[in-house]
Amino acid sequence: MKLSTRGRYALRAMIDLTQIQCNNLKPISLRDISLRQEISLQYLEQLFNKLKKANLVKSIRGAGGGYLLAKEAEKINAGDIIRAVEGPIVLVDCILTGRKSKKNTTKRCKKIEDCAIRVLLEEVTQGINQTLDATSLKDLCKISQKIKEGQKHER
Amino acid sequence: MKLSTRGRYALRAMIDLTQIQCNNLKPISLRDISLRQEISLQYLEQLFNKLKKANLVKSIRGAGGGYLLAKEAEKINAGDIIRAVEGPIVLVDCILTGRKSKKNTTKRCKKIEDCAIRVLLEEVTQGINQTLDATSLKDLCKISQKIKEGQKHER
DNA sequence: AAATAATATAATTTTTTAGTAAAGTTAGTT
DNA sequence: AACTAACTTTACTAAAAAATTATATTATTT
Repeated sequence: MKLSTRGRYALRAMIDLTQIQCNNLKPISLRDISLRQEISLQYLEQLFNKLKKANLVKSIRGAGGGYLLAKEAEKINAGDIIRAVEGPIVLVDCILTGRKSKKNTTKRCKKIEDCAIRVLLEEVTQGINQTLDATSLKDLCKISQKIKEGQKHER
Repeated sequence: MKLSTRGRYALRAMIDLTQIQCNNLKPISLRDISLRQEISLQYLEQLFNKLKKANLVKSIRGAGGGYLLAKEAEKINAGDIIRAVEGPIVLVDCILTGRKSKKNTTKRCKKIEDCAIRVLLEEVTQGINQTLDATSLKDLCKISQKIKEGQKHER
């Protein structure tokens, strides 16, 4: 039960993008993010492809081009980012595949106990999504900022 | 971010064990659980090995032997079972590897943004564990029972 | 026109997970 | 004594998921 690096990388890249962008409004190229974050360019491309489809970033092609946030950092939350690159956050697949429709007898868990387990996992899943949705990209940037400042004082 | 089958199988097997055991106090063999739950005997042995080490079940050897719950079903919770077979439930490893000790500068995340992410993931991780710890094996059996009864009425 | 950077697709490698199998030992029951 | 079932260990395979790399195309700027 780990968050894969895909999700973590996407979060990192988005925080990077937000922090660099906030001052100047020009697009940030993936090459720059790649260098700063030490994530391979091609991998970033895959991730931003998905982030774009999810409407979290917009792109500008050609020289001087790059990516911009598609909306304000307050309106993008951690859940959005993770779900964009990893798909729905669900602890067990049968949570997705219905059961909601009462007619769906075919897809019912073979083992009855499984259904009891699903009730529990649904609850956990909901909690995870709630927490992730309660934290905006802006929040993350603020935390990151604080940590940076804390480190300066340490010296 | 899925719960692996290991955890699900362990939950299923424990629910099975509890439900069969509640009446008669004689031990249940893994062979029986294996047949009912369609989980291979060897796989179950691996799981019960860990469940025993975690003090959730006790074993009786020899003919007529098998496994029993090591304590009442009220005192065993879902978190215990999952952690027993999967290890600590943590969304990202750095949550485990300290940082708590201030001297631990070597293991600090290379990317500052990561730490902001960790703050978030720590919160999510805590929530997951809390929910899982709030549900006892007994609760799961009750739910399972209800589902079974509901299915009878459907016919 | 040259350079830049997104877009698209495919291939590959690595790691993890899941599950099976074997082979034997030990303890207790019938 | 024969049988049963837990215990131990080791190995192996198969499949899936995760991560990385490669190649080529297209749009835009300078």
